[in-house]
Amino acid sequence: MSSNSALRPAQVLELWRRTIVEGVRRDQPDLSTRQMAILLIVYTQPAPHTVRGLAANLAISKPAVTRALDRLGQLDFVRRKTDEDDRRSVLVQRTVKGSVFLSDYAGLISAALETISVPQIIVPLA
Amino acid sequence: MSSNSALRPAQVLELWRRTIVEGVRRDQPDLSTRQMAILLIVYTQPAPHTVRGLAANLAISKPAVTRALDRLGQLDFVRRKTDEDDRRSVLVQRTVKGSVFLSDYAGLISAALETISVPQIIVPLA
DNA sequence: CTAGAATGGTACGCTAACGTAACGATCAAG
DNA sequence: CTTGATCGTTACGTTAGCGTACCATTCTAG
Repeated sequence: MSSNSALRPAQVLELWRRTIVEGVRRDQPDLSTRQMAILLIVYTQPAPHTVRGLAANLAISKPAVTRALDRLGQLDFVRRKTDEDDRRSVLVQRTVKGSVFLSDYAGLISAALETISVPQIIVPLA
Repeated sequence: MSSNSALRPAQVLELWRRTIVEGVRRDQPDLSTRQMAILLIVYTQPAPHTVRGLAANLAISKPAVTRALDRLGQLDFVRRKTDEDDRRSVLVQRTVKGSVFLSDYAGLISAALETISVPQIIVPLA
């Protein structure tokens, strides 16, 4: 019962453009793609999140995750907490500031979505 | 007549997560946010596109645009062409390879969109 | 012609992120 | 205990992007 597929490729790219361009314009803390990916995983996927888990999930190296967490932690978008049940592991936790940032970001996307006209009935070939 | 606003914030972020994570996993040529912004502008907005125009549009410095175009050109995603009517200006042009890349990217987004269930009638408060 | 503005690129110093390799801390098996 | 595996981090050398300042080329006014 979804009408999502009614979005043509051109419209999908338009959605992406509006969102990304607006983010650049606002001079948001410019997270790399990997940092953004990690942030989104932590906030939209069920806990717990570990360094190795994130690395495996994204098919990148552990040090890359460590560095991304350094950056995200420095922005106070996530926080590290050692797992008391296995003190080798680090649990990545959410923060208020991270939630606010992603909320705003979702608003950006939604705003872009709403300005795109969607054909509700016809799903064009191209 | 759009039902786009029926996407709740959580779903919008989920869309973003799926797309970005998939991109990272596939080890796509990892364009920075700015590079992606420029690429999308060039391909979804009407020509002509100049360095100063892009810089103004994104509120970033001209050298940043120059470097982004270096990178995009090196990937053969765009091409530079001096404007014969004003040889100071550089026109940024599209390429087949860039079109293919963005087509694939649109496919990524569309695929993510289709896996997200959309409430067609009720727009929840939260 | 010439002076000044406009355009895009280069130079420079700096910061950030990358992958590989190594490391200390911690856990699990015996 | 002790040995080996696991987890996250650090070290290192490299690459890439940033903004400011400056430059060569080109156009436009007068």
